[in-house]
Order: sequence, then C-alpha cells, then structure tokens
Amino acid sequence: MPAARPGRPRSESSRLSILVATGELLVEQGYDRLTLVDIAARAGVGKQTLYRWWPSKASLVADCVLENVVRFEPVVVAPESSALAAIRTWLDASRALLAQPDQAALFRGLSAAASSDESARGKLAERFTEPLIGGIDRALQSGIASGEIRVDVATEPLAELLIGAMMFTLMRGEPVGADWADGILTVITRGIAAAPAS
Amino acid sequence: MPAARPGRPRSESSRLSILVATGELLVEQGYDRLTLVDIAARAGVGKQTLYRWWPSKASLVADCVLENVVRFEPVVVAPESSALAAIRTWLDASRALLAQPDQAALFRGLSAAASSDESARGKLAERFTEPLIGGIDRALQSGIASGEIRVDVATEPLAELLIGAMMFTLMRGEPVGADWADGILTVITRGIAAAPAS
Amino acid sequence: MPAARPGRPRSESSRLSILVATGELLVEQGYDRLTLVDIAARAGVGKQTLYRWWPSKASLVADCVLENVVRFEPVVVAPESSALAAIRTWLDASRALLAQPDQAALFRGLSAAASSDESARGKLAERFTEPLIGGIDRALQSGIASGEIRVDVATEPLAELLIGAMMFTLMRGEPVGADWADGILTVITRGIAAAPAS
Amino acid sequence: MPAARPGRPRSESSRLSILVATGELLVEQGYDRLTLVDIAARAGVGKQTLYRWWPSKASLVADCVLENVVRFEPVVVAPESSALAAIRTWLDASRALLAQPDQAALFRGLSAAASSDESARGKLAERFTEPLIGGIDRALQSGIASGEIRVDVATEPLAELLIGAMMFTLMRGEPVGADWADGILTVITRGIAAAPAS
DNA sequence: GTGTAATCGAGACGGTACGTCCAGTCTTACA
DNA sequence: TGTAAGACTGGACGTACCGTCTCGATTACAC
Repeated sequence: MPAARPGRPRSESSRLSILVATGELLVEQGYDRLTLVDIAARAGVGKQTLYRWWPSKASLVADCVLENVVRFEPVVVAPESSALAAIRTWLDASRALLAQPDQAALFRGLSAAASSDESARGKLAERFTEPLIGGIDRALQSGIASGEIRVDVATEPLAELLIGAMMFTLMRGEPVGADWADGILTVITRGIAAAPAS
Repeated sequence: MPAARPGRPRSESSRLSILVATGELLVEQGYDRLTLVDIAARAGVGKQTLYRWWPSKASLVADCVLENVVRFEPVVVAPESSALAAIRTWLDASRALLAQPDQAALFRGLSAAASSDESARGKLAERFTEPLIGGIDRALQSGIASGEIRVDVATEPLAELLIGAMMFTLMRGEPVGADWADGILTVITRGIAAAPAS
Repeated sequence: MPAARPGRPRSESSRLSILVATGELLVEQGYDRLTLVDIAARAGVGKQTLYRWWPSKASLVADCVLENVVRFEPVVVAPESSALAAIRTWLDASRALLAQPDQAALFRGLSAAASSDESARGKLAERFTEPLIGGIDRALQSGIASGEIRVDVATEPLAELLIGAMMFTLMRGEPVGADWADGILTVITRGIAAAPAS
Repeated sequence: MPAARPGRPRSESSRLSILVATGELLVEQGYDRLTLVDIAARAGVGKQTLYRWWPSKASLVADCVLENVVRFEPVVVAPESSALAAIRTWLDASRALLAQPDQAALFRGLSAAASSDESARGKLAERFTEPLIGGIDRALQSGIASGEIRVDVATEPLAELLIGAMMFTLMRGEPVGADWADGILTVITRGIAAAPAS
C-alpha cells in the first residue's frame, strides 16, 4: 500500500491535459518551437505544475510521446508463424505510422528530445528500442527453430539495421511508397552477395 | 576576374576563426548549449559578422561540420576491387569516426542542426547523404558488373540500411566494438534467410 | 456569551506560534523578504491556517507587531506632574526602542505594512497613532491647566511633529545619541524665534 | 574627455520613456503593484534594458522620482529675507505638492522604495534629505545673523521635526488644509512652553 | 458513544512576476 | 564597405510566492 502522502494529491486531469497539449503543440510547431509557456497556457495549467513533475522539456516530450499519445504496441514483432512475415508486418506498420504527418511529427519530437537529453534517451531506450530489439530477437529465435532463419544470425546488427532504416527514413522526411518495406526486406532476407558464402 | 567590389574585403581570418570556434564549442558544450555570443567571443569577432555570412546557428554549424572541421572524404565508398570490401572500408571508417568523442560530438551537432533547420537539412543531404548514396551505387554497379553482387539489388534500400545503422549507432551513444562492422556486413551480404530464394 | 460554535475550536498555540514566527522572520529578513510559506513552516502550521485568520501579510504583520510582540504601552504620554517631562519620557522611550535593532526592524515592518495595505494602516492608526495623539492631548491639557503650557497650543501640529520626528529617525536608520531627545525637546519647548511673539 | 566607448551608445529615448512609464504606472497603481514587465511594455522597451541600467525596481523608482518627474527644486529653503518666511514657504510648497494626488503618489513610491532598498535610501538622502537639511541650516544661520533666530538653535532637530512632519502627513494620507503650515510653524516658532526659559 | 462540523498540517493547484539568458537587429567609431 | 563592440526589442527560461483548493486526521460540542 502506497501509504497516502499528506497534502492535496496530484491532479490527474492536469496531468492528462498537459500531455495532450504537449502532443498537439508538438505536431503543430515542432520540437524546437515548443514552449513550456505555451503548453501550460493551452493545458490551462500553471507553469510550476510542469516543472513540479517533469525536469525538462525533453522529459515531458518523451513521456507524452511514449506513454499517452502514440500507440507503439503494434510496432512490435509478434510471434507469428513466420519470422520474416513478422518483420515485414513491423516495417509496414512503421511506414503507416510515418505516413501520418501527426505521428511522424511526434516521433521526430521524441527523437529530438532523445538527442538532447539523457533521461529522454533512457526512456526511449527502455520503452521503444529495447522492447523492439526483444521482439526482433524472439522472432529470430523462433525462425531459427523453425528452420526459416540462418542459425548464425545475430540479433544486434539486424536490429541496428532495421531501426536505423526507420529513423533515417523519418529524418529524411520524404514520403515513402508501399514498396519501401519490400526493398528493405529483400536486402535483409537474401543479402546482396551474388553467391552465398560457403 | 571577380571585379573587386568596393569597401573592405571579407576577412578570411575571421571566417576561419569563426568556424574553428564553432567546432570547439560544439564539442565542448553540445548543440543546444551553443550560443552565437560565445562563438563570437571566442572567435574574437563581432556578432554581426556571424549574421552577415550565416543566416542561422544551424546553418553555421552545418557549414562548420561539413566544410571545414571534420573530414568526411574517407567516408565514401571508393571504387575498389571488391564492392563488399568498399562497404566494409566505409563501415570501419565510420566506426573509427564515431569512436573519437570529438568527431562524434560534431556529427551529433550536425544531426541536431539538420533536424531543426531546413537549410542545414539541405546541406547535410547535398554534401553527405547524396555523395554517400552515389558511392554506394557506384560500388554496387561495379560489383554487379564483376559478378560479385546480385543483379537485382536496389541501391536505395541498401543505403537506408547502412546510413540508418550508422546514425542509430551514433544516437545510441554506446561505444561499438571492432566487430560492429562484421555483424552489419554479414547480414547485408548473406541475408538472414536460411535458404536463398530461387 | 458568544454561544460557542460547533466544530473544533481555534488553536491558541497555532495562533501564538504564528505571531512569534512572524516576528522572528520580520526581524531576520525584513518585510519584503518575508513570505507566508516561511512563516507557516517556522510556525509548524499549514498555510491555510494563516489565511483563515488573517486576510493578508500586511494584516498579519500589523497584528504581530502591535498586539503581541512589541510592547508599545510605555510609549504613551503618562499623566505625570509635568507635561514637558511626559513628552521627554516618551522621546527617551522611543529612542530606546529604536536603539534595539530588533524592535526597530519590527517597527519598520509595521511601517511597510501600513504603507501598502489599508487595513494595516487602520490598525496602526487605531492602536498606535490615535492613542499617542490622545496621550499628547491629555498631557497638553494638564499642562495648560497647570500653567506650564501656553494656552493656545494645538495638539495636532505638535503630534505631527513628534511622531514625524520619530518615524523619520526610524527611516533614516542612523543611530541617534542620548541627546536626540534633548534637541527635539528644546525646539519644541522654546521654539526657534529669538523673541517670543507678543 | 570620456573617451567614447566602443559599441552602440545608450539610447537616450529608451531611458526617457522608461522613466516616464515608471512615473505613470507608479501614479496609477502604486509601488507594490508596479511591475517591471509593465514598465517595459508601456515604455516599448525590452526587459533587459531595465536590468542593464537599474539594479532593482527600487533604484529605478528612486531615479524616476528624484531626477526626472517630480520637481523638488522649489522645495528648498531659499535664502530669503526672513528665515521663518523661508520655512513657511517650504511648508506651503510641501502641502501643495502633497495636495496633488499624482505627486503624492510619486513621493509615496519613493518612500516605499527607500524603505526596502539600500541604494534608494542613499539616493533619497543624497538628493532630497541632505539638500533640504542644508537649506534649513543656511536659513537658520542667516536668521541667527539677522537676530531673527535664537542663537543656540540646532539644525538637526529642527530638520527632523520638519521633514518628519511632512512625511508623517504624507503617510497618513488624509488631506490637510491650508492651516496645516500655520499650526506647524507656530509650534516651531514660539514653542509650547508658557514662559520662555531664561 | 456517536455524529457533525469546523479545525489542523500538508502540499498541489492556477497564476503572476521575477531576474537571467539568448536570438537577431541596430548603431556607433574605426580600418 | 567590413569590422569589433555592445545596446536594442522581444521572448523563453526556470524560480519564487501568492492565495485557493483538496486531502486525511484531529478535536470539540450536541445528541
């Protein structure tokens, strides 16, 4: 039992309206034009309430994007019948996410927060990167077990390639077509060498 | 002949000291703590001189990193005998670059500038991404011609995977071992599928 | 009888500790640096308890200084044998009061409270200025009756001069010697004109 | 010669509009409700320009009231034919000043600034109190020389009484009639004792 | 005893102002 | 004209208080 602290309890409605306002302004103006004053004003909240619960803009943005606004659950490799199909599913879902301007803007904001703040980097790793790597790893293991995946494939480099491709695409900002996942998946699946190494 | 304009000519020494000061401060303090006043002070230069030649902080940082301070030339796929060796050379050079804290900091600054400024994004594309993609393309073509590379490999997805992996590694901030390039290259070369598709 | 209301009665100990804490902090930090949060903290009291009983900082300070902490009672013209001696007694007592740094600080706080708040001004008038003027008036009347004081002396200007001299001295902040009362009293008693007007 | 410093010189128009805005807002809202943000906004000036030249609100108010807005010059004892007439002139001028709500408000602001700030206290002393005491002293000396004033009258107590009476009247806030100066002057001139001490 | 009602300490709330910092522009004198 | 210096407007930052508002816990009196 959390042994109810004395004093007025934290307002859940304020917390929510702050996260919503942050998400809206992040989409409208981007990370660097985002102001805590604006967030507080739109959320109908005192500035101090922001600083009481979040140490920095980056931390607030990370919480906003990771916890409450974007839904990343689908972006996880599900243990499906085929490991390659699981990866393709994730690539398609990522493309669909990035194709929505709002979601892309939020993700870009998260990326900017992570690159300028240690705690945001930690949250990004904990709630996005690591689960994703875990999912990739499970998919690989099941694929290896079923004979679909080469036995000597390492998780780490594959994850770096996949997540990196997604982030690079996001950062480029240019829209990608439906064949984006195809191209990635083809390289990943078959490699580029003409003859398989013995 | 450039028809010498009237008035005092632009001071080359000021231009250089500005770029040097920008690079130093970028390494010391990171992109967001970098201020133009500090740059001007360290360069022994008036603030106006900055604004006369660069429209914004992001643009100055982009110029500094791309033109004058970091040497990116080795980070280009050279037309060597083997296309795969060329890619491995680039991967190793990238790892060596990121392993130097100063160079990594500069690159991170460039990345931050690009994500918040259109013109910096343009410079990054023009002077880094596009040449790199061009180099990869040339390497692939020569590899295809020599029978080393599968004939149906597309440049774009491969470039996204390679550059993405490099940027993701940079963003993670964790040091990578000498086997980083090995893992990447293995996946890229042979793919992950157990049996090559016919 | 006030027909005791239901509910928990007001805590006398809280009231006292608030007044004591206010006085201490007023002496230590001065009126403008005085904060209600600090008072509440030092008094071991909730902030609401302050606002329940006092409408404002100024009002609290006025009550603190006038009612409970400083003792102004001696600073009243006593009906002694000589009116001039009574005034001298008051002047000496005032000087002694102002010579104590704590008491001077409290009085300065009261003055600041009065100049920024209507109710504090009222309390100052009711509990300090008016009784003092009344005492001066009684002293004058008895002096006139005994032939000691000129019959046509008005109370009001004399009070303004005496209280004003005291407040001005307080505001100057410079310590005054034992002859301060002498100088004042000499002017007040004999005037400055060389020959008395007929 | 002050050896013109490099850089853009201080803007005289900003300085003036700041002082004017301060005076207006002081009259309209009083010292405690006066905000530096409001001053800057009304003066059409950046907040930093205030902080660049004045260390605090109190200092700005003191400068505003003493230097540029209220005219205190007439409130000085002029070396006239009669010392008593000079004092009466000053008393009347003071009454007239306090009778103007704007001027009274400014003076109250100055008083509040002085009571909460060391530097404002210094300015008040240097530019108001000391000149005034000097004027009173000169008047007394000339009166003594002409036989109008008793030879043993001290300047200090008289100045304390006069300035104190004025400040006390200001602080009381109640309007004073034309006979205010009469009452003060009568006490000051003839004293209150029935028979002059030998 | 058991309500009932006002108190208490605690502390979060919406706000306002603070004093600092920086961006980007401007105005000097000098080169 | 270019330059170093530095003042300018404007506005975000993070902090400090104000005065209000919940909480759970605590007293008293009335029943």
